[in-house]
Amino acid sequence: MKKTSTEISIASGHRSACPVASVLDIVGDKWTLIVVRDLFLGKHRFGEFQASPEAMPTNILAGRLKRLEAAGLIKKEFYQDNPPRAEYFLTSQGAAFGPILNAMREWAEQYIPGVALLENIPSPEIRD
Amino acid sequence: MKKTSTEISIASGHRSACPVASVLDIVGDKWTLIVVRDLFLGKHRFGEFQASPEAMPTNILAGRLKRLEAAGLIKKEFYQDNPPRAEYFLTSQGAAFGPILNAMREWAEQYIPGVALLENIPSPEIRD
DNA sequence: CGAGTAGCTTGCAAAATGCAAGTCACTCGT
DNA sequence: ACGAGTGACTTGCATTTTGCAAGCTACTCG
Repeated sequence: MKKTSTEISIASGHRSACPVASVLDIVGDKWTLIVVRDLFLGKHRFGEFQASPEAMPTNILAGRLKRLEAAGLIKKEFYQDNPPRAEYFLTSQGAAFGPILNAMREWAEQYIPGVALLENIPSPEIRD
Repeated sequence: MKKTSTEISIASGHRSACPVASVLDIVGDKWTLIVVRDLFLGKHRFGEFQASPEAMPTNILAGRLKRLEAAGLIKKEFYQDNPPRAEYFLTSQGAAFGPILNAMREWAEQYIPGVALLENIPSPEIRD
């Protein structure tokens, strides 16, 4: 079984074998990490994400929730069938983004004047 | 001097007062952090960034270098006048992204199979 | 003296984003 | 019981960003 050089180490859907590039392939856009942040802040429902100060467009929010679920970072749980209503939770894989968000928070507090210094983020509810 | 509520704490060009959102306003896309990573890896010239395995389009690379310079994360230094040729260096503000990149690397190594585990990134050359 | 190179810029197609409106099955007030 | 309101989306379309390819300029090298 021979593999071409690019097949050896690049996970499917990723641009290169670099870990930084691979993370960006998942969350490298303006909105995805906003959703992850909201989950850390204890938000679980579509309307709660939508109500965040960044005012994310609803179609993009819907798309990001699907991508995050497909990537295994969050889990969707229906709490009612008709009409279908769901809540979203971080998986342990998603919760492991905590250090990344924290590093961003620390950078921003040091270099961007006027950011609201959120205190230490509460540990999120996890569903695997 | 009264200010409206949104003027009080949101730095110019940022969507909200949230530190995470503010960082994403600067580096929230597929490519910007790839350039920052390359700077950490000791690359300094246009052609070196372009030669990275992710194969960034040249127009996007040129745009990102301008944005990073405008944001104060990198500094452009001409090493020859005609034709103009420049090298790019991290500022201390840019170098402070190190912990963010490291947190991403650690996440990727744990959850994405097959990423190349770059060892500890060498401390970059800084120009302020 | 022609080919090659570094570092961009430009043009245009394709994809992602953003805004507004629409839908669907409820619930709540009167 | 009847219409208004709500939550969670989906759809349509304009605008913006991305991606690819080609071009350009002032060198350098054989």
